[in-house]
Amino acid sequence: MNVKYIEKLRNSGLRPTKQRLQICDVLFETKKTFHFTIYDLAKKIQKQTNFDISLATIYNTVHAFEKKGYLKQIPINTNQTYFDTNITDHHHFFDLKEEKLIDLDDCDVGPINIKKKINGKKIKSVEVLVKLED
Amino acid sequence: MNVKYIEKLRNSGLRPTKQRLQICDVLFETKKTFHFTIYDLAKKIQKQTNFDISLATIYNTVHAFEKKGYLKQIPINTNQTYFDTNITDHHHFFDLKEEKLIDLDDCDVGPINIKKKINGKKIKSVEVLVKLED
DNA sequence: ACACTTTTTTAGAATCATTATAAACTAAAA
DNA sequence: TTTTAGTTTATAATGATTCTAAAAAAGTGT
Repeated sequence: MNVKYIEKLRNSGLRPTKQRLQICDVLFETKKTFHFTIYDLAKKIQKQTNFDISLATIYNTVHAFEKKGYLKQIPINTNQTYFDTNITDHHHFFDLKEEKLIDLDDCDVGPINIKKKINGKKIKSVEVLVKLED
Repeated sequence: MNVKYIEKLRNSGLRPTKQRLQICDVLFETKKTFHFTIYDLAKKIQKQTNFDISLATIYNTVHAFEKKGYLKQIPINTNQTYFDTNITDHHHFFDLKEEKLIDLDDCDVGPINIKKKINGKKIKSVEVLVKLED
């Protein structure tokens, strides 16, 4: 059952360790994608598995996964960094009162056409953050 | 010459102190708007005036100004918080290599139409971040 | 001016997310 | 198996930001 993650990790040049497989299980073994902070993830791991993984490892792994494109960082100003298991092109609402993120599919936002060009640079991503108030 | 800032501060319920007027001078007394971190601002203040202002005061003041709408926070994931003296509706490029922000006027980005609605919430702002790579 | 209240400034301490360190461990390769 | 390179871990270090409480300044009324 973990075979797909073993493959996935190997193909990325990451050794499939017990810890990384556990983290894969918590992150990717659900129908629904979700947003999380490192702290959220640590709690979730502890709850779902009865196996403690060091915080440093969680940080390392999340960053490794992000670098490989298995996770995305959400650009937002909060004290903690938010990540998203939804790696498709999409955007976010941020409910300021609840401090909660909500997905906005690409199609929920009209097509975005960036007219300005910067010499020698190309666009890597276009991210929209919509802040919500009551 | 500082009269306009004295007014401005008073109208916001902020006492026009020597420190706040200095900070106004550094932030707003230029034709061009700019992006800055608290650290940047502290250096700029020290350079332009020969008057040291405590870091705590700079933090307080910048946050007070942001709350009053004289500054905007830029949503981006970096270890330091970025602010903008340009408070018009606009967006940003973020050059990943140089770690530098570049303004994108509202008109440089096609009109954005958010189709999804959240019950009982209204949109406060729509911000676009365009990441650039080489 | 003077006394009094409220706000502000400040140095320094505290907090807290994140990153670095270096030793113990594990997986892969020879 | 032995060796090598990559990982995990507890703990320390870092660094941005916030808190604290005392001193200073600003505003108000007399």
